[in-house]
Amino acid sequence: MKEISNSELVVLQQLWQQSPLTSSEVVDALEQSHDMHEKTVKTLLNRLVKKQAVSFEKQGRVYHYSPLIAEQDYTVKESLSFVDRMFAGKLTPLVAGFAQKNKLSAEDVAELQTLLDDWQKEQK
Amino acid sequence: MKEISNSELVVLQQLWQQSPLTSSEVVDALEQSHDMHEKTVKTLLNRLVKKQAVSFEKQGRVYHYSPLIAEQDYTVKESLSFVDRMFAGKLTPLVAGFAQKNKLSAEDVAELQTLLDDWQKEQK
DNA sequence: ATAAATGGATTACAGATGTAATCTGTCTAT
DNA sequence: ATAGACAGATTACATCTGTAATCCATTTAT
Repeated sequence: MKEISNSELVVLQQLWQQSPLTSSEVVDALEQSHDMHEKTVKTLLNRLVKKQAVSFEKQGRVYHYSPLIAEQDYTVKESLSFVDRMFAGKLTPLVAGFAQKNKLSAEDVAELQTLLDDWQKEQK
Repeated sequence: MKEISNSELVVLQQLWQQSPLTSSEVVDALEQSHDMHEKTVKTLLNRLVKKQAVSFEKQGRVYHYSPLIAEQDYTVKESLSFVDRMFAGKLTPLVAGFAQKNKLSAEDVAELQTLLDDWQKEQK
């Protein structure tokens, strides 16, 4: 599947949040949240359809759009490729960067610790 | 500073690894490691200079290139913006994705735990 | 029933990107 | 000294991206 651009991702994320949506529903949401122009949103919906990232159902002359790719699948795949490119696949330096830049809350850290502890238990 | 594209990043990373380098040294390295054409590498060096990501020193008719931006600065900034776009700023789901996809080694996990433990001590 | 609004399709257009080729001025080997 | 090699500068070119505008066929409001 083709790459999804940043602005296309915004549209796709709206559909992950809720779907199916008509184009005007998507437009309304993104005019609000992202200050995007109607025409722009429609172009992006079209491109996402061409890229087979989104499908639609016709109902009369209105289309109802839904994502064709799962959020998890997409975000995880992008994460792996990002960390590959940026840190040669190593996750630690990314997390270290967050820590140094004070981007971690106590809660984040607690969550991560739980996650890692669980991981270790499973490896047993 | 302008965005650095993926293929430009490959060149920049070579200079992070070692610098200053002449263009032909960069070319040699990237022909090897990334199968990139000489002309392509030179174009990318030029673009990086225009973007003020790389500088050079003339020595005779040969230039010696060096990075102008620090690897840490760049990778951390990109990480923050990636996590913002992808996970609304939350780091945990990214790490969870790695865990689920079996991309963590016991060593990675140990490193991360140490990192997080240290973080907590500092917060005290 | 006409004009305006709406939905989707098509077209626009400048800048970024990947990937080179060509040009131009030295330097070097013969 | 001349031709070829090499360095950097400039140009090329298709595709992708962000951001819309225009076109065309309905539908709806007056």
